[in-house]
Amino acid sequence: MAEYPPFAVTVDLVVLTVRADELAVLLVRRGVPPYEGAWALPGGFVGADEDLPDAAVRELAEETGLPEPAGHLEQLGTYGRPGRDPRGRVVTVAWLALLPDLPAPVAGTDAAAAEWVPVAGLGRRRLAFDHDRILADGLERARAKLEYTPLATAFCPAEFTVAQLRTVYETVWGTHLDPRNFHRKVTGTPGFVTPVGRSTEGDRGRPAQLFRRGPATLLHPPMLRQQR
Amino acid sequence: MAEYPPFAVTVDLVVLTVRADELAVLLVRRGVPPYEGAWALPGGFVGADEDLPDAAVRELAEETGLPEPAGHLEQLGTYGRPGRDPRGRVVTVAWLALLPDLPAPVAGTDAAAAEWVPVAGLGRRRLAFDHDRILADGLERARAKLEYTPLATAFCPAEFTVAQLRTVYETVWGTHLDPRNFHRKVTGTPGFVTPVGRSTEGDRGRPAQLFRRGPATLLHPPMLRQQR
DNA sequence: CAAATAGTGTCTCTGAGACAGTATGAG
DNA sequence: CTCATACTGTCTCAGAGACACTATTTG
Repeated sequence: MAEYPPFAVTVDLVVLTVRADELAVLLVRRGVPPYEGAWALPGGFVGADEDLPDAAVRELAEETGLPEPAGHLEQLGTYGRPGRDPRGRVVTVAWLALLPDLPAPVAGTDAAAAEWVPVAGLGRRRLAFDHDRILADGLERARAKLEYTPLATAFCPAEFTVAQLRTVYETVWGTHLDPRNFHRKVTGTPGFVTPVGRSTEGDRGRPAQLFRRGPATLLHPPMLRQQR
Repeated sequence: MAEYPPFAVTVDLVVLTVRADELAVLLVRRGVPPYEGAWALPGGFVGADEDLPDAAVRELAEETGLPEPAGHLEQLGTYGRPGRDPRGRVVTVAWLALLPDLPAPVAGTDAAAAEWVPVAGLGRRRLAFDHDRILADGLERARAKLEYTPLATAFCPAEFTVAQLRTVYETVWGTHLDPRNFHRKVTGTPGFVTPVGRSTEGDRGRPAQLFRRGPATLLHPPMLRQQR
């Protein structure tokens, strides 16, 4: 192995949630160089004998403070441009996590702070390394996957109403969906959601049925993004 | 950097083409240990100062013998399970390439032979490392992407007929599509294909119009896989 | 009661699939 | 001419979008 160039390998996480009707990403303020003081995606080095998904799960647990992530985690892509990290040749495997709204995040070992930042308000705030690019790729992936998978349920608690699920779509896509057609579509797509049998109580208006995520992994037909 | 575990980083390629009405993958027979003599995906180590896409393009050119790949190349995923390579801790970034039918491939530096192998005939032939898994992921990605992108054109030469394009879909999906509805769909989807203005000559039957790949990157509405 | 939210019914239009029919070449 | 392939027209049915209407709660 000595004849091959040595790399360091990290994992970085694009952790998204929907809170207060806004799509938010988990960012940390770096407490150590390089880019000390800058905002970045949470992440860290992969252990010498650690598999890549395990490293992603470990970092996610460290940053959110939760042992068991209830949402969804998938590989997003790998970024390894020479010079992307001033410390040397570092290749990072980026992951996309979709979580229901959680308690306040916990600062990890190398982070001075961690917080949920609304994506809409990011504006021109620049992130460390090439994390702007990684975040953009993660957002695009998340928006696209809501169309043809039931992943919107990953943003919801275990039991949710159709209106909650609709809010997720509207928030992530930034569109408005007709509540009546949405209801018919969601309840009519086989395996998307399964009724729990109970309803909400105490809210204004008619109580809503509670649902859990269904067994489907792909939506046929897909949810449509464009209100043509 | 000394405090972080050192990795080697490779690229591996799932190169697919359609030839003789079969979906085929480019495999090499390994000429050096480990797995000497076994079939594997083409690939190799990333250079010390080389970007990941550049490494993929370089390996593709080395294996196919062609300087400019006319098809499509995208990142597929990264695989880094400890123990996947007996030489040490090796993380591989896998790429998916879709190419038109090419002249016979050329054996690369570390390969004793390279050839197109029909995917249907692979059966239980086991590949080196975790390349079975990578190949399966690549096939699934390719099949899925034909639905909602114009990538089927990457399997065709620069100018092609609607029937050639239909053969690509039928070969990759293993289904039969109605030629008349397919024609209407392809020519009616904006940006999928653009007419060249010329026709084929010398074949049996009525000459067919020639088309080039159109400007669209996403198909709205998508091609449908299931003949329900 | 009014207001608010949940859920249903129904109409129209688009597009997929089935398939008859027409166009244009080779032999 | 026949045969083969390219292409067009038309019918039917499923599903998306628009939106009127009914149902069930709180205040």
